[in-house]
Amino acid sequence: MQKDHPAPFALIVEDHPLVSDSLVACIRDCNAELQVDTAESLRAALRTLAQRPEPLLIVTDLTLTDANGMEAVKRLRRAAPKSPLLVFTALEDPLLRSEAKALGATGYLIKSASIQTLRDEIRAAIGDPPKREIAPLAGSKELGRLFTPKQLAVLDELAAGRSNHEIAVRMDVSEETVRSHMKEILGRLAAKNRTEAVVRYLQLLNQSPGRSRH
Amino acid sequence: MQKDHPAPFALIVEDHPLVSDSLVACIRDCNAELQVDTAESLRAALRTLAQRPEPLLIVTDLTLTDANGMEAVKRLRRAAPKSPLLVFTALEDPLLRSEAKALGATGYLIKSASIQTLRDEIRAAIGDPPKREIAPLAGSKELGRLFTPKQLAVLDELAAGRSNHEIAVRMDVSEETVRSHMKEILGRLAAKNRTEAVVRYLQLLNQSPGRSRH
DNA sequence: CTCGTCATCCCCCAAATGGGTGACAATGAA
DNA sequence: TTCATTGTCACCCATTTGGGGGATGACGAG
Repeated sequence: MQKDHPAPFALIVEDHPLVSDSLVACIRDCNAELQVDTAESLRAALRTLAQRPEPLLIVTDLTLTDANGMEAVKRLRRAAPKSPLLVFTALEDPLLRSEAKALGATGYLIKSASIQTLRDEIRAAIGDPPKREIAPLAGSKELGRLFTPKQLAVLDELAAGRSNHEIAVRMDVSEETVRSHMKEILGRLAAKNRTEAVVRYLQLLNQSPGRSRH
Repeated sequence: MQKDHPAPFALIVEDHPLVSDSLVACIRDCNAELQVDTAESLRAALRTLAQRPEPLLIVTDLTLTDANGMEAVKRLRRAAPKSPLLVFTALEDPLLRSEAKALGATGYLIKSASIQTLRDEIRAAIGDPPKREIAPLAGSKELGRLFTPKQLAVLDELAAGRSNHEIAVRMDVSEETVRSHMKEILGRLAAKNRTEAVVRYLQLLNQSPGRSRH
């Protein structure tokens, strides 16, 4: 279904909004084009990964509401075996550090470290090099490349605020078909609901003129 | 740079730079003119207080490298008896809370609380609160007339693609309340679902720029 | 021909949403 | 003092949506 080349993104698993916010900022500092998703529980993180399989980076806390200690590391490692996985914790225990490493963590960051250090680690993890051609979203007139014609049609209907049923009637297909398209769209836009999807879509539209909604 | 006339300032005692950073941002959100000093240890904090006696606000962590638990509260309270003193910790223990209060803490903030909650507490502490919520954001007189401050807040969350539940957590109100606001919003925008609402809202935003989310 | 993509449709099930009605406190204007 | 507004919350109920599975045929590239 989806190409293995969706928008590059990073995933933060952290239940403290303040810390999470700062991490987002940190990652943005390292790579401005990177989308950053946040999950405030392991469960939410795994759900995100189910949709967007291979983040460029994962940063996880060790103490989450629904997972304590190394469990998060194990599960995240399993869900995204290839992504760099940074553990970010207040616990400075060297035992935990080696345990995390043994479980496949790429790095072990201490919360009390300086922001500069964090940035360095993050850069190291994502291999900072601008070598990355980060064009897929930015400056894309590539809506046509990101989506199939039918999906674009559905997106336009979506931007008109129509329900799946309405869209189905207008496009003269079954509601099930619309649902199918919608699932694909949500996946490709990395949106977890249609509201997010429509916002992203409108952003893309504004970046790449040429398409107009009737 | 202190003058003979003490510039109003806030002091953050927190050894995690990331958290500290976010707190600074939070306080700036509440009062942009406020200078914010940070100390990463109790020692550094006391040194600062020796020089600048009476901050408008002190926020301190409970677990510092050179002071664990209530010691920081005691010492800070002694060094700045008149300043509002907020304890900011990951430990959600009600016993600690009451102990802190007993020692003179003005408030006890949980790290996992929503950023909105933190801001509210900070506002309450520095008594700046009669502020018109989020209303006075440059531009958008149109939006300001169409919607109440809370509704605007919900709209911003909506534009981020968040669910009612997520919005509720972030705004620290019940989901029912968010639903209430949402119903009003749908009505005022003449939208029959949130997708339509967000599209309309974004259109309005583009007509009258000036609003941004933190 | 075979494989991948696209479009179409089907099922199930849990969660989110919308729409109604109503309540209560606080604020502020008339 | 009334009255309207705002913000908060509650309950009920039907519909919509999201997230898993599938299946089928058509089409085109290799």
